Amino acid sequence: MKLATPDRLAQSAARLFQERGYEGVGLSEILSAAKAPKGSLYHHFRNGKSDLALAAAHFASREMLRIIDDAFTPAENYKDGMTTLFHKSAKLFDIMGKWNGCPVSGILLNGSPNPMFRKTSEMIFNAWISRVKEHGQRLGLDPDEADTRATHLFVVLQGGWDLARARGDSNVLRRLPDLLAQGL
Amino acid sequence: MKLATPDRLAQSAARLFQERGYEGVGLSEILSAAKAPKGSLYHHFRNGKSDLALAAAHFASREMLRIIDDAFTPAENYKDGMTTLFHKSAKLFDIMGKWNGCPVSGILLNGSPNPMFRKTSEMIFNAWISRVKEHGQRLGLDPDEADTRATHLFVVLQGGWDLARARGDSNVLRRLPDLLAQGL
DNA sequence: ACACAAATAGACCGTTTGGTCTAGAAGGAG
DNA sequence: CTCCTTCTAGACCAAACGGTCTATTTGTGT
Repeated sequence: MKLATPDRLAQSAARLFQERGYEGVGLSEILSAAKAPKGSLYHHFRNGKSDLALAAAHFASREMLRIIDDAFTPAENYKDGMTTLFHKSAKLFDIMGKWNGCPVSGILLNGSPNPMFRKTSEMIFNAWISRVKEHGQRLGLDPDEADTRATHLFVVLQGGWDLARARGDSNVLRRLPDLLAQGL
Repeated sequence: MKLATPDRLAQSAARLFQERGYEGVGLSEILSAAKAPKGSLYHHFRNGKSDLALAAAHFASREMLRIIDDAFTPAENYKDGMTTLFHKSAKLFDIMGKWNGCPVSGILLNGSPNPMFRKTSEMIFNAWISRVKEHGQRLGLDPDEADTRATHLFVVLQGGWDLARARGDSNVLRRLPDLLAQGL
């Protein structure tokens, strides 16, 4: 099925920003990847590249939430869900050519001090953490511990992805859940 | 004291890359920050921006190694050193205007698939981890545990910094060492 | 004082950037 | 059919990009 133009643009932008960051990708490249002319971009995204970046970040966020749900929904306890999440992430890392990063931090880390970028990345990261927290509570953790564990998980996944990227090797990601499981 | 031109260039580049990433900063900006003309840049760094980026990453790495040593050398045990390191990082985060990132990942995360960038970031990250590992062993951890703990610390610090950045708040960093201390 | 390398200085170049603007195609409502 | 809005199409632009090149100044050994 063929996506509508705005979605095609957001998806292509997300993929390219993951590879080389917000400032590292030109509009022309995104346009040709999405097979859309410049007129369409500025019709659907009034503020051009920056609006497109926000849409791309939201697109990637939805994908991440889906991965979280896929890992935790069939799990019998928090530790299992967490372990599955890290293994799914490692697999994703390999599929993506061992080179891509999180598009959300790819936008956050680069964009000039654009306050909208910062606010959006905060929102998205918090959404990921509270989704993990919900799963944790559903699996029997009390609210405080679920929150702590979810934050810890986020932080380790984010940092672990960077290390995997630098090493070009997803094995770090697979070894991390054991560290997080202490006390469960 | 006034630094030599190559050092001044590397330092200015590191600071600017921390703010907006490799692709986000133009040569002209680095040049005017370092008060050096273009001729000097290409005299000292034959391959221009990319060579400068490597020098900037090494400069920042040395700074990070110093912070690690400052935190662990006076510590009486691993947990204390770790806690101090996170508090020092939080302080640094606040001083830097709650907006800067790690220049090493700022180069890694953006640069076009430059293999030299990847290799260098891997080297630098590994150097940080093994420095923490050495301190851990000196403070009584056995080699295997020291290695695991050091990797865990790195990953949490890296991810925690990103979260602090998104939130514009260093408090996450201060709360993280408690999570890492489990089992010590 | 001289010679020679090291370093500074910045004009200049082709390319690419994000963004604007006008023209026309597509498609539904009357 | 006509009318009108939505969307596509891409030529065009000033500004900024990284990089090259030639002069000139600075520093040092003799």
